[in-house]
Amino acid sequence: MSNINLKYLAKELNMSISTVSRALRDEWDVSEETKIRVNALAKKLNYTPNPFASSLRRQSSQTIAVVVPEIANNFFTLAIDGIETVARYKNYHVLIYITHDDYEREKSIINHFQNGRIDGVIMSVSSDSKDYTHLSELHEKGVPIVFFDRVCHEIETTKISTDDFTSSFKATEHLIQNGCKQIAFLSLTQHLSIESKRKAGYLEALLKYNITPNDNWIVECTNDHAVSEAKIKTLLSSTNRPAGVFTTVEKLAIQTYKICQDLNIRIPKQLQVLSYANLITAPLLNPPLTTITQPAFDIGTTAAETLFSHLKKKQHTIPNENIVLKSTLYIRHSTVKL
Amino acid sequence: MSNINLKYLAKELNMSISTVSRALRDEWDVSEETKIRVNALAKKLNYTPNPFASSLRRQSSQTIAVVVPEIANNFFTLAIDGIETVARYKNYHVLIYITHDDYEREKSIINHFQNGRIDGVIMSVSSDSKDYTHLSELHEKGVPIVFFDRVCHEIETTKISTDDFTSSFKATEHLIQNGCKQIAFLSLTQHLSIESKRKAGYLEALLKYNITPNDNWIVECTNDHAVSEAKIKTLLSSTNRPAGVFTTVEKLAIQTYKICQDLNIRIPKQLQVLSYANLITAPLLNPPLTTITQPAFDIGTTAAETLFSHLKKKQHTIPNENIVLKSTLYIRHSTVKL
DNA sequence: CTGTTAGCGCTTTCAG
DNA sequence: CTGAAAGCGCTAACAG
Repeated sequence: MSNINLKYLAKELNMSISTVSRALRDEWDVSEETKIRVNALAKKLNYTPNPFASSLRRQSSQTIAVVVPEIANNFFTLAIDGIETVARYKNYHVLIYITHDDYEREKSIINHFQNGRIDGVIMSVSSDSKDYTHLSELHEKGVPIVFFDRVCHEIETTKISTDDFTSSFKATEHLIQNGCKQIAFLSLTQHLSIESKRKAGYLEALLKYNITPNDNWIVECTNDHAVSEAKIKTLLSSTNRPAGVFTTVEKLAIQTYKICQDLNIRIPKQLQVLSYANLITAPLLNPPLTTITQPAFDIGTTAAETLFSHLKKKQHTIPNENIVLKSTLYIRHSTVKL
Repeated sequence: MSNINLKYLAKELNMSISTVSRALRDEWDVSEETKIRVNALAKKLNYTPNPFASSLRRQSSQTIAVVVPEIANNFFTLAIDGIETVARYKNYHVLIYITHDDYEREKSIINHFQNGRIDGVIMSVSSDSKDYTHLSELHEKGVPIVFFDRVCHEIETTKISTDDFTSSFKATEHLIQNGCKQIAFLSLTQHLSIESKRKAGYLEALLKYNITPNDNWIVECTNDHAVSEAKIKTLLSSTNRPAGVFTTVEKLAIQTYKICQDLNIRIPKQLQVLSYANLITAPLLNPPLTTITQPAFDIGTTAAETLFSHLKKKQHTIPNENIVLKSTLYIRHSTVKL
């Protein structure tokens, strides 16, 4: 902790503390000459303002919180990268919190945000959360929140998401058009809006091609790896096995590949795998995993830009709007804009 | 920002501010009865202390910074997960900064840490940095630093790393013992100690088996994707091509696979790929990528535990020691402890 | 253009 | 056991 502060600078320069403060912040009502003198000394002594004194006084922290369900996942990782990039540019600091898809943990994290530590929150909600009172309480206290991907529609604020319905529809259609009509659908939970939209897109595509959905092939998995494993194994070892699998999250796609390996199912000929994923190794898998890739970095920057622009205006009512970005379908080496 | 503070609580309870403050922090010199009354009201009004007032007064922030070169990388991601887990348990907050392997950016980030915003730093240095004065300056100011993986030996503090020499040696030996003797070595830069140790392990293994290293096969890549691409392409399209490739970082392994695909080199028969990686899809690649996997999560928790234990003691001289964790060699489905 | 003053909300002596 | 008072370092009226 540096012990040179405004008081010290002021004494050295024979000025008042407030003049020094104003000079450093380049305010208009201080002469060029003093500004130069002050800045010179500040630089020489490597003065840096105490952020807590400033935050305490100004009631603002120049810090935002990013809350994500998990981090060992390229989607969230890229989003964080985007957020951090914008934050750095805008001179904000980024606190990171991981809920591990645990509702209690999410609540406890959110409750820490009521005291001004952060100026705003960018978050993707836990798949375990059915109740959003912790979020609406925070929102009502005036803490700006921007949601991304796993958004919470109950709260009136800006949500950044992707074209879940359309991308699922078109991706499913792609499988069907390539002769794969018996498609299973693996999702994580019913509670998330992205999951229900993706399911709706899938069902719509089946409908369009007059394919009757098979209830046994619509499998709702959980965050419990073992439970999902059992369900997927049952699905894939059944005699009435699907020809393709559409998974709503990367994790389930990888799990599916592993199970195929274990069960010795020859994926190339017999099983098409399609998933939402930001997986750098997707085209290297055998067969290549067809992925619906969301523009994660852009989602991050968009969320951050939205939040910062409203922090700047000190206007705590972020508009209740949905910003929808487009995903891309990656089929081996070719790319299809959705 | 909540407007209930100690003053408000004190007025409601007809007590002095200091009594309320002491009661809330459960100090010994306040009666049980008042503690109960105070806590009851605090809970009822959902009082949360202002962190800045407290930080300003106590000269401590309950916040640490994590500085990593990149985040779209499972190793760093898992390490961050480990750090966040411990931090949460210890009631600390985690600020995240990404250098993107850019020395200037790293310097500018580090310079923000001099004013008490953070109580300590956990970092992995940028591969671009040759000069460490920004770090030693921070260290001399008394800000505790713990390094992990890409450590900085010039600074006397605790460093968490893995058995780079041994793991490289044994992994290379594994290839040789499986009949792959012509092994190229792709590294990112010479400046990082982990890189030179990995190279030393590789060379030592060649030496043990009397294999003369081929200078054309020891390729130093850069963070510039295109440059690396060109170098790897040259290596692999040469008539005198290696039978195996050992890459020191995940990124280069993936790049190698992609180039093989592009060049239509049949990896299975002709090229063995071995890399340091925390890649969940490694066994799904064709052929499976043999990986040296570092215990990233544990590295994170160890770094955090080390830092917090010293913050607790308010003892700013972290011992100058190296904590070395062991990596694991993943060969298809089997695992070899190194 | 510059200085004086009054806090931001909390912790911590020091007196009772 | 409790209260009064000082002050962490900074910002923002306000007065000159």
